[in-house]
Amino acid sequence: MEKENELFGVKEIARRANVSTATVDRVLHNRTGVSEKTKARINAIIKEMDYQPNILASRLASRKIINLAALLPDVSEETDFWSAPLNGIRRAESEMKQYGVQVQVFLFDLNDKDSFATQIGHVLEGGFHGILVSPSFIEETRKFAAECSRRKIPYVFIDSDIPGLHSLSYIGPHLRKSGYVGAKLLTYRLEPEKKVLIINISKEIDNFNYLEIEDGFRAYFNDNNQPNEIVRIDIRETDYQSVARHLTYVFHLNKDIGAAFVTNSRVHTVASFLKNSHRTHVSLIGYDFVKENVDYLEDNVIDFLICHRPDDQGYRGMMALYQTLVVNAPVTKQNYMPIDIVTKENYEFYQN
Amino acid sequence: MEKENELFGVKEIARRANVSTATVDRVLHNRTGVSEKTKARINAIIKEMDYQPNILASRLASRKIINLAALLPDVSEETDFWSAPLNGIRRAESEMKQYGVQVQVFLFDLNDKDSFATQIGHVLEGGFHGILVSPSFIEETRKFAAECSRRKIPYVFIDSDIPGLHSLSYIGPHLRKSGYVGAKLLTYRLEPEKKVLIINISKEIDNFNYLEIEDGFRAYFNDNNQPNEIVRIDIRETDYQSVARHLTYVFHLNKDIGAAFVTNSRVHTVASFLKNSHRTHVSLIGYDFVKENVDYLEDNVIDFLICHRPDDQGYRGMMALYQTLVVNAPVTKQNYMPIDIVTKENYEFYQN
DNA sequence: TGGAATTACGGGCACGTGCCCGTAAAGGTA
DNA sequence: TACCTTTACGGGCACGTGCCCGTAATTCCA
Repeated sequence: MEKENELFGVKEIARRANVSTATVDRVLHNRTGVSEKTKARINAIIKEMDYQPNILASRLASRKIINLAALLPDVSEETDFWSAPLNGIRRAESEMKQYGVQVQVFLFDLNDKDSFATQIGHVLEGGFHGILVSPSFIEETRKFAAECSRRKIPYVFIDSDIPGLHSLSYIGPHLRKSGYVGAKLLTYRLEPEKKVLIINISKEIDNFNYLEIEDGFRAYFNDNNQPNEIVRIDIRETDYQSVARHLTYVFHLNKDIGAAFVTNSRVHTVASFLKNSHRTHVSLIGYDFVKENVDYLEDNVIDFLICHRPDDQGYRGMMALYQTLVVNAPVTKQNYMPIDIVTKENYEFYQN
Repeated sequence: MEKENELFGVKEIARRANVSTATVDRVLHNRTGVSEKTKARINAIIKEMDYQPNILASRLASRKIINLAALLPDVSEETDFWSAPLNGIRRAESEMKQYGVQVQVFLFDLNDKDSFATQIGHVLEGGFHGILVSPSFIEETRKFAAECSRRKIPYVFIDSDIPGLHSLSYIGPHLRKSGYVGAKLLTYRLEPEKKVLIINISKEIDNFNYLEIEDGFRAYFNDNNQPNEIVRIDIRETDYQSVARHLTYVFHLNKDIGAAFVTNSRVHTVASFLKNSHRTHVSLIGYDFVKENVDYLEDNVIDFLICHRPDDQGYRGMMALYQTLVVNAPVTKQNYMPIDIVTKENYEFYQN
């Protein structure tokens, strides 16, 4: 029931090396003031003992607070999707608080590129030790990444990735595969002569997420020789009236649409349209476990939702920073989330 | 960057109450040796300050080791399903080690009730502070639970529940709903005149999991007025030859079976039979993300696998014990896992 | 009223690490 | 040689809590 009595840690290293614990400490944190000779000797002993510092004692003794920042889209009246990652971040925060880690959240408007740039400025001025970002705007994110690299601040991306940057980790979906899964579900019982409609509703044009998803979606049709014709539409306004207008037109031009695939969480707007226009025979698939979508799932208007555990993304993103800054443990650079399939029958147990 | 300078914790309480930290400590751990008067005074201050003990310091100062036990089925040649919960348990262990928590794993043979009883004996003799159990055998588990209650040892169940016992927590699937989801997927593109076959392959008869799952499966058919006839078969031998023999007979009797549902992870045996007898047009659904099953998923013989995150079950089960014994935080009694749907297209990102 | 038993409480070390401060030794300069 | 700077290292307190041990204060009993 009692711990073994071996001498542990720094003290034991000091004893074996015939130095004081202070000297060992200097070596461990590679500070100056140790001759090369003793340094080598101590390092050898550390290696031999496979010394693992006691994080409890370390964090207790250290009076430094580690400050982390998170930069996310604000919850808007259009979607509360981003409340899920925020929850995960808060969950991580409450676990890390014990270890003297503090988290500050910065929010920006997804429909306003400037607010993103402004907040990035605030984050960079804050002197944080690590940063989590949802990189919604590519160019601004590039600048941000460059600045972080210069200052040697680790940063992680969640939800969507911008390849070619030196983020500590990416935590989010494999978008292409996600679209691929969507196509599989959509065609699973689709009649061959029916058309398929891809719908992209978004104000921002330069978001390449949609392109990746659509690419994966089409790849499934190719790989499996699906005979169905694919129609696509971009809608640049997100309000119901605009969406309904565009959809009315598309459905007028294409009488035999059997299924629709929405590339983001605005699928509930399409569901609303289908229900109002009595077209519920059309299979409908879209993204994200948000309330409006779940309501239409319950109502049999949406067939499947695809989700990528946004809550977990926030949690893991913060934990990746924690692993690096506190535990000093390695972190996997690519962290693809599961592509979850949510239906009317299993949604009540889904954990965002 | 530095922590605030307020006086924290026990010291501050002691200062306010005009006593020593030792006395505060006695109150906090409700030990004897404090007069009712000062006890009340100190408790009032604790409440007023909303005092949260520093777990780092607490675990560091305490020389007690907390011992946890886990009792699981062994990985057999029939299935490596139980390696997943074991992984989760190991993951939890490595996190808790920092806090002076040790984990010991006990394994039993799923086909041998006696081995379960024997191991339960060992676990109870071990003097553990908390126990995680996969309650595969009902009667033995009841006795075990009674003994734990007597000794005031908290225990959690994973993977399947035995209602009416006072487990600290149940972490696993809602089996009935899980069968319900299976039915939905199976019928999603099933032609109305086809029959549906339920297959239960298991040596143990008194496992009520299968009953729950089948019940949920049939409930879906009722709720949705599915016209399909349901055929069922119990197979008490688990080797391929026996299963093939039984299935040959059933398929001989019922020429128009369009879909099959296997109530556990042995779906790969059925897949093997279907492939060998050139019946791959039959839709097939079963349970669990084990290698053999994934191979047949890849091969288009199995359409969907249903999974309940066994890895996470192990992790969360251990964490529930940790929360109770170390952090002294409350734990939710019912912890239903998501009912995950795994397909050929998304399995590569599935996290067990 | 005296002594023993019991109760109520304080002092202080320990856990393993971080880090400030002091100082002996080594090296440098005139 | 005398004095100053730099280097290399040790002593020791602190972090917040657990808990042993000692002792003053109180109660008990004859």
